[in-house]
Amino acid sequence: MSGDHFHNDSQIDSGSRHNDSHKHKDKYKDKEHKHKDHKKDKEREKSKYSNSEHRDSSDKKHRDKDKERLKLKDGSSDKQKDKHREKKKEERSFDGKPKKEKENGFESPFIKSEPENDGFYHSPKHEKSLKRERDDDDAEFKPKKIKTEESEKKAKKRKQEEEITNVLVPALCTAVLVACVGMLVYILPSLCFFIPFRWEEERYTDGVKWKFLEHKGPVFAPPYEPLPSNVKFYYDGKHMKLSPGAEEVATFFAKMLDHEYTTKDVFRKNFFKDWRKEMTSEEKSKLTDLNKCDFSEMSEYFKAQSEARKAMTKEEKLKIKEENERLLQEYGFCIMDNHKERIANFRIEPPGLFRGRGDHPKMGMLKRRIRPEDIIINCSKDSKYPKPPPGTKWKEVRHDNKVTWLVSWTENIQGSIKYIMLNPSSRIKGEKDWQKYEMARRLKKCVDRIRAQYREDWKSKEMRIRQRAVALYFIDKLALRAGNEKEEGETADTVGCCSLRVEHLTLHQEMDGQEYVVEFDFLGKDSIRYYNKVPVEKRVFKNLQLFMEDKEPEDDLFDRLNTSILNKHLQELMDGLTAKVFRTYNASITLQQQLNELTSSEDNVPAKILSYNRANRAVAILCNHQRAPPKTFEKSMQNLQTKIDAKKEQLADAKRELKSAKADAKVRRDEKSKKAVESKKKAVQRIEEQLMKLEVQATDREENKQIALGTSKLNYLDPRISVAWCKKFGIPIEKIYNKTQREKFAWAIDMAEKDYEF
DNA sequence: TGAGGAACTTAGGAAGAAGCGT
DNA sequence: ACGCTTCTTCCTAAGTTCCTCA
Repeated sequence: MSGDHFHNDSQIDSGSRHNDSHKHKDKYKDKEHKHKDHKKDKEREKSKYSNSEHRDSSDKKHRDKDKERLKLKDGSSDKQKDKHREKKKEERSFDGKPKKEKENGFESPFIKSEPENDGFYHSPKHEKSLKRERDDDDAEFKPKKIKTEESEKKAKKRKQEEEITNVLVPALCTAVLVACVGMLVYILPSLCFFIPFRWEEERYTDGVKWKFLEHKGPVFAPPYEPLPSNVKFYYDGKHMKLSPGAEEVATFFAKMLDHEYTTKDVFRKNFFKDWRKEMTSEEKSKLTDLNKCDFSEMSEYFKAQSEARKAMTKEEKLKIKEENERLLQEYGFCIMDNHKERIANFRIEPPGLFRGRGDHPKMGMLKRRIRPEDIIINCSKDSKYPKPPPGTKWKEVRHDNKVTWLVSWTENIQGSIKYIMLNPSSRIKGEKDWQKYEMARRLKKCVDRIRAQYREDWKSKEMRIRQRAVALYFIDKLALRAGNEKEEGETADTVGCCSLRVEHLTLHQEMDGQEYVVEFDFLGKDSIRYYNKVPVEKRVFKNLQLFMEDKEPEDDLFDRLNTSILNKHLQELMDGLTAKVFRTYNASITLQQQLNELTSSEDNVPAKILSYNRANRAVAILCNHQRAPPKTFEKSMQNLQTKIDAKKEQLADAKRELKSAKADAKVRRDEKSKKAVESKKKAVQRIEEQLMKLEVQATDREENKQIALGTSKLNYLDPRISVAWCKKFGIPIEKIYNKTQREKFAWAIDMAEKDYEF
């Protein structure tokens, strides 16, 4: 790992899901304090400062703090503004580029070849000829021509212009003719770059995402099928026939009966509340206690059904498969700008019980069935609109080409909007992905300056600037997420950098022989625990002491900071920079460094892949991508060990045989026995290789027990690094990326050569 | 300036499919 | 061919960021 990114292994060892530690739950419960009460915070700060002047200053620690406070007092906002102005100037001169880059104005590898015989362009197929100079830093934002009717017109026009130039220049300057023509031929291609319009630029300015969009709309969840009459529900031991509405919701609960969820108070309470809403008034008056409800027959019925599904004959299974395939073919694709593209999620989410992650206050609530009347369709005006199911209507059909979604609806749990969008292999997603990594590479070019800046800001007179600088340091060093504020009681209590609270940090002046150690313990996204002990610089440590002073555990650590302030600041440091770019940058740069460090060209393929996985793992640890250890982990580890032992024995046998063959050959000295020695030798070699492969596998698996590699691979690692690595070391790309991943990263596979550098 | 909404990316777990050893 | 394991795909929740409006 790069020295920059200290990450204690104990984080993984001791990391556990929220559910496992009640510590958090108890701590966060019954919270009366409001973190967002800024008035109060400001007042507290005021009084803090005035108090400090009366304090006994004999203690050195206090003296230091008081000094810092006095310094902070002087900060004036006007000065600060001037500083910003200066910074802006600096930014311009730093990379010598104008501030605003063209939106989407980068060279696209998503250029499709001639239509295939079904009349569509198939993504992702790229013309080989496009490979040139793409990895060039300077080339990264050049637009690229794409064949369409429009662009063909423009190409014609351009050609005419070129012809004029080509004809006129020699006619006028016969004297320098030879030289000029030579030059012109050389210069013309680059002149073309300045011709003002290009296909993409014209299409994609002002946030336009497409010109044509046609699709078939969503696939709705299958309607509810009432239970057969022999499957009964009991209340208080007595059989009770439920109305269809109530029965459907009951089956949602019954299907989850084996899950831990259904034992949780919050889940049961929310479920019962929502269930009652679906009951008839008669049912409502009868069913008053969930504990008296007996869903076991329903549960058994569903279990039996799933068993039956597993036991289906081949033909039946094939029939289902074919039906799914038909649905995919009909609804799974759309046409966007002449290309047939795969849709990511064309099925509407079926009704059910909401399963939040961690301690979610809304777990168990009823996720209602989505009807056509809830659906907004987005497509182009001149397309064939999708038809709603017979007898129904869409909520709306709109034609907004500044967004990428095809279908949307509002979900009833959080009131948020859900979308149907394209697959990661699509042009629109791929280009965005590429842009993301280009942004991270731009950060690479100025990260030193930004680091110097935030280190300088640790000394600032203004509290808000110090907080901003320390937070940015965490985001950079520890790859923390930005940490938006969340509405209390609406979601699980999780935090990111800006929303850290005092209770999430413990400061240790000295710990395990290291100075200034900060112990982090909080729940991040998806209620995954982040636990890490990090030695920090003295100045950061002192600042943290200052931030935490006179605060309650449940107070915000950075009370003068939020993600919007932080991102505004980042925007000033580099155009387009946001907190999340640091995660992408640090992940990708770590992969590259690790690959360079770990791979040796003498290794065989499995050893090289182990190195790759280890590099990938370093990133996953940095980003805290955890997983629950697979249920069968111990067992499968044992199985592997058994295999290894067997292989070792086999090797010993083979060696013994080889030895005796050699002895035999020494005595006999004939061709036949020589051959026998050779074949035994080969056998030993083969078994040794097999053994090594197994051992590597075991190491890999053990190290991977609680770490999820997929998330970083899919979202944080510039695929061009991996592609280049494969090319450099002769590893087939299939060993690193499976089919889906290769589709998603087609742009990178197409463009990256072995010398690509992030 | 801050709240709320919209759009889009990132995330881990469950279900389903494929592969492998017996 | 069968049963178990592992890999892949699907699912949808939970983040970030940007925009709009008061």
